[in-house]
Amino acid sequence: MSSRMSESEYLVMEVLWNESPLSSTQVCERLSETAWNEKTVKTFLARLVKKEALSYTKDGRRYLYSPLLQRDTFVKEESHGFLRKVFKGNVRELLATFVQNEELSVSELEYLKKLVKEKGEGHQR
Amino acid sequence: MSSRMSESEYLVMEVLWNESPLSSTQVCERLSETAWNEKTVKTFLARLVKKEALSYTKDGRRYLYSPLLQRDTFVKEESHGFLRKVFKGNVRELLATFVQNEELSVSELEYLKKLVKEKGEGHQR
DNA sequence: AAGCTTCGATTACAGTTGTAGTCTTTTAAT
DNA sequence: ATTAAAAGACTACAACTGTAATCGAAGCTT
Repeated sequence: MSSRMSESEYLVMEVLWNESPLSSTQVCERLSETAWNEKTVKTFLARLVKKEALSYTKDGRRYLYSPLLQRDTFVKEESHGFLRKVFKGNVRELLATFVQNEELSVSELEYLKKLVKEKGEGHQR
Repeated sequence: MSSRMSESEYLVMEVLWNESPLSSTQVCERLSETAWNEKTVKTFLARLVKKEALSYTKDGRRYLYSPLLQRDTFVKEESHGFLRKVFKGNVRELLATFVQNEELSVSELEYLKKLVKEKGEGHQR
């Protein structure tokens, strides 16, 4: 992505991360809950292409869109940016916030324990 | 906050979360690294007041600004929003992403273990 | 007291975002 | 062949953002 992605553009990306390539009409269908006009969706698609987050191929007289920016990449960058912005890069505080505010379930705690263990082993000896 | 806070506005809030009340001039000083013009900073202060993120009191012919929106509240809301947006509310995936991408140090892992334990005890029996 | 300086208030103006509408071209249908 | 429908291209326009400049009042200087 050259420039930043807006909230609405992100929703469009989500559709295409789930399923691609899709025509603009198909993207509209997947976004029916938003009640966006077809033209609106088209605008977002065009902006995403311009921002190099999407690519397209011609299929007859319409376009089929696919992500250029992968979800993994986006999530990683977003997460890192969030960490730096809100927690000044302090992972510890970030984790504490989520552990404390998001009511982790027992299974999530178990999972975290396992994660920590694996990571810890790799790191410590 | 009625409406959303922009990136720049957030930087201004950070200053006042660290130290308040401050006059606009003092806020400018704390923001010297940004090289923003004093007028620019004043604009952000005014917008933050309008958005009800800051309040002020008169001090002679100038204003002293203080946060109305507390950092804790903001961090909590931001974090929750981030979780929902990027991870669809799945804390487990969020934690995995941070544990895997952010190179946790041993001390951070220890801390997490402790957190999990405390949380776990409170939760499980 | 007259002017300079300093505040806050108001205004400016381009770029981004949300949310479409219109124009042009290509088909598909009659 | 003419026309209507449909796809993409281009245009629109207000709100929000980044980034100030100008205006008017109040106080400091000389």
